[in-house]
Amino acid sequence: MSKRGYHHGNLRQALVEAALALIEAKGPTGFTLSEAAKQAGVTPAAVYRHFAGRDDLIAEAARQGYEIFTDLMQYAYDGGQPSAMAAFEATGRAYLAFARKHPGHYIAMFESGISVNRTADLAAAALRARSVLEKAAQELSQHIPPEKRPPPAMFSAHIWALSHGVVELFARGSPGAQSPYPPEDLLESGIGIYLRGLGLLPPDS
Amino acid sequence: MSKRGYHHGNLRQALVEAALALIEAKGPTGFTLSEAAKQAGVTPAAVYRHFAGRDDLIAEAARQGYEIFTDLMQYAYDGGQPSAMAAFEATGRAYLAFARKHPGHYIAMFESGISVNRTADLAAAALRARSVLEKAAQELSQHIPPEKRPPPAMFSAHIWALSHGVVELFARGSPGAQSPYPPEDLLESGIGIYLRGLGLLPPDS
DNA sequence: TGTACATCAGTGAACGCGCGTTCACTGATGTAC
DNA sequence: TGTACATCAGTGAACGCGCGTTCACTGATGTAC
Repeated sequence: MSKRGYHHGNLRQALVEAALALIEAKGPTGFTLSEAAKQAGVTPAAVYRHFAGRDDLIAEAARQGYEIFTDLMQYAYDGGQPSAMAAFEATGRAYLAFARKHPGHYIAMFESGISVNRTADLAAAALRARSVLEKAAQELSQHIPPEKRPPPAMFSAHIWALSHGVVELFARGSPGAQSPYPPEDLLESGIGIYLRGLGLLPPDS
Repeated sequence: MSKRGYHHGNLRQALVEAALALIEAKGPTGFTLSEAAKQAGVTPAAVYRHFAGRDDLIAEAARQGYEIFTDLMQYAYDGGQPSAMAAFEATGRAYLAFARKHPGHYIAMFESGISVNRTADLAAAALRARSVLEKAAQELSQHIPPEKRPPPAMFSAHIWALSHGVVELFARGSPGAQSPYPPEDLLESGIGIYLRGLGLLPPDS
């Protein structure tokens, strides 16, 4: 476990951080193992002491991203409780904030093309992130009359999809290059309308 | 305009189609100009008679994708009219169907990392796609009481984002590798809840 | 405290590869007369 | 209808490049005695 006292100090983590910086700067395509090694002050071959190869490095970056992501989501949800609106708007804002503050992690997780099942560790971290959102949805859905209550997993999938779509289309590069509204406003209003449709908010608040 | 009678026949379009097949098969990263040329039965250098380079080829594939996409959206919306629910569920389904039936185009448009502004043609095609959705939202929002009516551009951005998020997270590779529900169901129920929140559907239908 | 030794993180050279792009060319096609 | 010519789509060889990965090695570190 202890990495102190090695030649480099902690090359493994330095490589992850170099990878994140490169992914952030050049996109997942522009990232190369060799350049990450150079940026960490090390020969490309040294990388193989710590990772099975290029994709494993990205997978580790993504895994660390899921850890941060999970914490942020949990924290945001807790802070908004017990109001449904506040709790889910906070998670939506946290989703956006995560994409903004940790673009390297975000790209590694969602845009790098690596499968979430590439590594057991990565799959577990992604599952944990999903669990947090589903648990939140489950708690909130207690307030919906049982007969019109959607399954919590569906509820949370809707929120996740809406957040993800807003980030991808309007907060990052490609299509909506000129976003019609600030992504935050878009997401907040969207979540508000959605929750109203669920009966979690009064019809005209 | 006429390409008939050339050595190849219509190399330009053959290259686009080879590119689409490769993007579909290997992802945007795996696509190479050289292999597209080979698949079209032509030397890599021949590509430069028709495209400025690799990225211009992808841009053209994306542009054609936006044309198809626009038509599908328009057709789906028209078919669902005048019911708000039917019209927007049809566009949602069309979005999913597009991603499924034209994965190469979809990837070129949304996952290849090329900017929508790389080419004037491409930007125009993307704008047209957006206009269709916004016009649809504008028409439907007539049915919402003016004082609680969101701007149509916001309305359509929500639908687009939700559709896009569902496709990205649950209908394609990465994170929700095992989707909790069929993407179609997820999207249909999400749009239903959203429209109910807007007052476009009765509170308990 | 001092010395001999084992470990193993990182080196450096080398590899084969396929990439995107360039260039002068060739030869089939379409056209003018 | 037949011939000479201009066009220009596609050729083929070549380029420089940086990639990911391998391998036998070296030398700093930590440990045993």
